[in-house]
Amino acid sequence: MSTPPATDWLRLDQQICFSLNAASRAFGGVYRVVLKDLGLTYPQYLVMLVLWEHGELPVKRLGEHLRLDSGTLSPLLKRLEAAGLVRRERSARDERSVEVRLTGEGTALRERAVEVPRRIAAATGLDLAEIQDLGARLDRLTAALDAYDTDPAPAPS
Amino acid sequence: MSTPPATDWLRLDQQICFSLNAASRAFGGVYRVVLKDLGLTYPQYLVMLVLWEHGELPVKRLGEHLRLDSGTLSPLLKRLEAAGLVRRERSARDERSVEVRLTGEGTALRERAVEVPRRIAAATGLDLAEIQDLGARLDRLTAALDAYDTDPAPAPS
DNA sequence: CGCAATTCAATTGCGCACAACTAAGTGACG
DNA sequence: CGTCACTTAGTTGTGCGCAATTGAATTGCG
Repeated sequence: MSTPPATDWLRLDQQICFSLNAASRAFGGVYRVVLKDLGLTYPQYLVMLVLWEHGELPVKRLGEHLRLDSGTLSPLLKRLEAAGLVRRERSARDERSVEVRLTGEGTALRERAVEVPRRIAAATGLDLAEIQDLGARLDRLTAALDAYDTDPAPAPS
Repeated sequence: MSTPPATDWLRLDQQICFSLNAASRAFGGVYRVVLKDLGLTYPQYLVMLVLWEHGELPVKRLGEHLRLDSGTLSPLLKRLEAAGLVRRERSARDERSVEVRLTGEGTALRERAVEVPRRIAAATGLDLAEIQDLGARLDRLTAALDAYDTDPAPAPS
């Protein structure tokens, strides 16, 4: 055999995706601690980031930025609305669309969120260049995986 | 000002953790496709990997390998048991512990799983060295994040 | 105009992740 | 021996992620 035994592959496999999965969940743990003061979960924080950056926008656009669909966003946005951070209202010009916009309280929360990134960066133990490099690699990986998602059977050997 | 405006930090922040989160979910999509034939979800597949490698072991040990607790594993293992892949039985020597072991069917499934890693590796578009390097970086990141989790204010310089 | 295809948000159902709690078993120590 | 601290699984409740479906609104096309 030119290839190593299957056992090695099964173990290697775990290293790739499992490492990613574990890192993602470890981040979740840190964010849970850091965001506790703000009363946000990590996905809610991501939504707020997009809104702080882009202002009001429909659910669809929000989902495009975050790679999430309405099945995830609808209940999440309801919780943000219940917390008084956003308002949701049907667009006048297109009644299918729902515009999400920050309340005064939601806008104000940004002031308390600005310190979050520094605390997270500190927790990673990485410097800026490493973070950016890792991010770039991961983005390329995501693009490759998404491409495969829609093209599940490339020609085998 | 020696530091850039807060806006930049908020955007950078999104790049680190969001890239990781997105990559993790993109992996989920690929695994969902690849594992469909086996009737496994990705977390269930991870459990099977551990069992294939280590044989029978208690829920506690399983959780240590996978970084998961009983709140996640108990229902997951029930589903694997309902699918006929594992059996769960109280340890005779320590009645607190529940031993998880593969059934014949669970053991047999390994034969059909050996091709999974190659298909996943193909989907990443990365070669072996890149995969290993990325995995190592992520493992270091996870270790740093876990350390921060239990020690939220490490002494700075 | 009238009808079909499409778009958009919401809902439903299922599974995972995690905190908090419960319950049962074990072991050490007085 | 009895009690008390600890360990181990399981359960409950909340929230995320995604597939599939529903229902309303819009667009395109004859």
